[in-house]
Amino acid sequence: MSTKNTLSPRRQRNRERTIQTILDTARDIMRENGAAALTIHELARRLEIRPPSLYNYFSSLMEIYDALFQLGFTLWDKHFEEYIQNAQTWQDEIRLAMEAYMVFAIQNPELFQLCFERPVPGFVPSEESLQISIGNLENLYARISKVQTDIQSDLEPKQMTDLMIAIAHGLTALHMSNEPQLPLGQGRFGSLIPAALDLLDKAWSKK
Amino acid sequence: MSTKNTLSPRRQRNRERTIQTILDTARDIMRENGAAALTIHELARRLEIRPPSLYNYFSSLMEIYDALFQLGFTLWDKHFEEYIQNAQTWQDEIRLAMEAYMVFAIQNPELFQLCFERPVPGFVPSEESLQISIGNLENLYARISKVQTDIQSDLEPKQMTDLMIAIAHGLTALHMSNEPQLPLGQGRFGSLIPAALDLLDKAWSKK
DNA sequence: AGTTTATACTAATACTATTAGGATAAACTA
DNA sequence: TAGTTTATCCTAATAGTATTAGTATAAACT
Repeated sequence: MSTKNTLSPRRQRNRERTIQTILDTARDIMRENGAAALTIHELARRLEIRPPSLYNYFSSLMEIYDALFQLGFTLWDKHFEEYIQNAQTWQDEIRLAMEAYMVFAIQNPELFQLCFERPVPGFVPSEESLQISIGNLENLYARISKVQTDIQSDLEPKQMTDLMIAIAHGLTALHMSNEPQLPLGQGRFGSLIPAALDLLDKAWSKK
Repeated sequence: MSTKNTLSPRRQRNRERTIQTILDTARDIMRENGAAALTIHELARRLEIRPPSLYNYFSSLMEIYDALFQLGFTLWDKHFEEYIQNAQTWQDEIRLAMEAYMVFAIQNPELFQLCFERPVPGFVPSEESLQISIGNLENLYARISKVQTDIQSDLEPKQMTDLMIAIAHGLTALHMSNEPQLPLGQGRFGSLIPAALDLLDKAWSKK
C-alpha cells in the first residue's frame, strides 16, 4: 500500500503535485473524448508511467471520477458565489444564476457532464462527495429563494426555484450538445437566456 | 460474412426475429445499467450464445447502438403523433408536446439517453440515422410552429419553439436523473409541467 | 443426393482494470 | 555515516472487453 500520513513535507508536496497532474490530465482526456472515455491506460500513457503506478494515488478509476466529482461541485460553488455576488434585483439575481450555470458548463464541460449528466457507467459518487454536492446545491437554493419576496406567483418558492433550474439546465444541456464551443449569449440555445428571463419577468413580477 | 439478400422467407423471418431479440435484450441491459453499459459479452450471455456469433447480425457494438438510435427516433416520432393528435388550442398543443416529451423519456429511458443525452463514448450516429433524427425533429418543429399564430411574443417562432423544447428537456432531464420511476405529473420536476405552461400562457397569450 | 451457405463455434489478438510481488532510491534513524 | 524503512515505481499475471479468422454444421436450394 502507500500512505501512512507521516510523509515528509517534501514528499507530501510531491505527492500532491502528482495528484494534481493526474486530475488535470484526466480532465484533458474527458474534455477531448467525453466524460466516460477516461481510462487508466490513457492516463498512464500521457503521464509516461505504467498503469499500475496510478494505484499509488487512487485505488481505482472510479475514485478518480469521484475526486473530479468533488472538484466539480467545489468549483461550481465558488463560481456561483463569484458570479452572483453583486446582483441587485431578483431579475438580476436570476439572470446571473442562469448565466453562471451555462458559463460553468462551457468552461468545464467535462465536470458539468460528470456532475450533472452522470454519463459514466458504474460511477456512483461516494457518500462524502454526495454530501458535498447536496450541500452546495442547497446553498444555491437558499440564495435564490431569498430574493423571492419580490415575486408574485402562486407557486411554492421551492417549485419556482426548481422551475428556474430546469430552464437553466435545459438551455445549457441543449447548448452543450449542439454548440459547446460557442460562448455565453451565442448560438441557438445559448442566446435564449434573455428570452427565458423575459418569460419569468412577464409572469412573475409584481405589477 | 453473412447476408446475400436472397434469403428464404423462413430464414429471413428467423433472422429478423433474432435481430429483434438482440435489440430487445440490448434495451434491457441499457435500462438496467445505463445506456453506456451495453457490452457484446453481456448480450451474448443473456442470449446464450458466444460473443462472436453476434457479428452475424451486427458488424460492431456501435452498429447496435446505431440501430437503437434509429429505433428511438422512429418510436419518438410515432409517440408524438399519437400523443398530440387531438389538441385544440395552442396551450393544449404545447401541454401535450411537453407531456409527450417526458412520457417518452419515462417509458423508454434507455432510448431517451441514447438519442438525447449521448452518453456512449465513441458512438457517433451514422449519416442515415442522423438524417432520420433531423427529419423527425423538424416534423416536431413544424407542428409546434403551426400553432404560433395565436401567440403574442416578440420572439421569432423558431426561438419560441427552441425555448419550449429547452424547458421540456430541462424538466425531463432533471426528472429522469432524480425520480425516473415516477409517472408523469409526479415528483419534484415531473409535477412542474403545469407551472411551466402557466408561465408561457401568462407571457404569451393574446389579451 | 449433393452443393451452397447462414449461423454457430473455437482460437487468437489487442485492448481494458486491477492485484501481487519485487526493485530502487529517497528519507528517516541509530 | 551506515543501516533501515518505505514511497514509488516497475514487471508479470488475471480477468474482462471488442473484434477477426477460420472451421464445423445443418438447414435450404438445386
